[in-house]
Amino acid sequence: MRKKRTNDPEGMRRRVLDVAEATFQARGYHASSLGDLMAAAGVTGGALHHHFPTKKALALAVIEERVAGAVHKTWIEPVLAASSAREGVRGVFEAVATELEEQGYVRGCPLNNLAHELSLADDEFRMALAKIFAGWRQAIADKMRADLQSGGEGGADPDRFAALTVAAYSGAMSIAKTSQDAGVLRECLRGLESVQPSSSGPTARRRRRVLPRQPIR
Amino acid sequence: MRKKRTNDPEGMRRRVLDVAEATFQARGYHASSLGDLMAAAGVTGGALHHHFPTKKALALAVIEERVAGAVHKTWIEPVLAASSAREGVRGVFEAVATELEEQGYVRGCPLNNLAHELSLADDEFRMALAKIFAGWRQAIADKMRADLQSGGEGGADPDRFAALTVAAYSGAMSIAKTSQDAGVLRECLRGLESVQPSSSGPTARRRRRVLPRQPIR
DNA sequence: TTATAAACAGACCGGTTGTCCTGTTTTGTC
DNA sequence: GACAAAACAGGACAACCGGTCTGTTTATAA
Repeated sequence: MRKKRTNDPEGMRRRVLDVAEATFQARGYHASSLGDLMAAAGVTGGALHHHFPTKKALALAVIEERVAGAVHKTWIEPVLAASSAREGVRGVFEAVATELEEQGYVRGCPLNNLAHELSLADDEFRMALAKIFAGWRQAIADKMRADLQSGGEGGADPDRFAALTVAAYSGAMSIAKTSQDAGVLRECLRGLESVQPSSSGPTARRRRRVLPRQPIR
Repeated sequence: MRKKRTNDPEGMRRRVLDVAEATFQARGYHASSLGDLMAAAGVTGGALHHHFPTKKALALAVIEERVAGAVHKTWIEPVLAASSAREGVRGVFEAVATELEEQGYVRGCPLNNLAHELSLADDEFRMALAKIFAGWRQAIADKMRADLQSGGEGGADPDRFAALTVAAYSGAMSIAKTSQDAGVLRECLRGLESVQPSSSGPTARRRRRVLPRQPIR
């Protein structure tokens, strides 16, 4: 009886990242041992070490390849595809809330989970995570600026609204994870929706619409 | 040469909690070893084990006695003492932002830090943390209801505003911790301040107060 | 085929962790 | 003072963790 082995470096790497992403999300970085990962992924120590020399390298790959991708897929893409930034934000909040309610438990935001545990532990981790936060915020703010220019649908200051949105979502996910109840997401969304077009302050006056409204695709 | 020993159980317990609170905050639960704590607190294993049989018991004490107290001191008390809920929220945001900027680094919100790491790990942890979140939200909402009754200063729906406030603060602290920049706190505050008195939506009309205010618990 | 490097297997090791255990000292009570 | 219980000291230990190391198999190119 012979046992065949097929070298599949990309598949192996992917499987390890799959398991690591899920385990880090569910148990956190420090509480996940490489032994657990190896067992769950069906991978030997040699293979794991070949693709990821250290545990830190593995986590860094999870952050840069998986967490960033998750934020892009569940937030940036839907917001950019929506008719407006506000509408996009609304859609994501409700989609996530619905999904969480259907699956019956809340594991929290992958970005937030790792950010809390690793930001202070290692500066390389921190910077990789901060980069994702920054891209997330900027995508919303940019979309909002595009709204202002093309459609004219008024709104609050873009950077301000983007920061509040990301913070409210992150915080709401923290609360939801702790209380194991996604309802707070909907409450925060309602609050977000009643953010009025910045009235006071030295912020620039509402910009006049110059171009005709563009057809939405 | 004799070495005298004075039994001071309360002082010993307090010192351990002091160190544990600080260490959990700075490095997290799993990354803090009892050996580190013992060294930092100048406490022997026997003494530590006498007051806190397990690491979990120690963390639970930190949560219930210290984290809850911190939330009460930095949030609930100032908000209750303020002229209105909105004014109280504004004051806390700015006070924390200023404090963080002065100290030059951001360690994050103690409640949030532990909530992320421990909520999914253990149900007892989760419930203790959820209780603090709930009390925090309710204090703001109650204060807001009191504002409505006494002063009449309009505002958004109390529960909604409270949820958004807590979420925005928690999330802003996450971002601030990750980017090591407290500026986002101020941006989120500006956003929060432009939450208008819930205008649209099929939400129930402002509820008329029928009963005198109930004592909280 | 042969040479060469990548891909993988699996044992091994030093260090750490949380907990337990046995003893000693202090404190309070009669 | 006698005595029991609490408070504290400090070592011991088994389990585990992350990383390393050596060896084998597979793919690739000449």
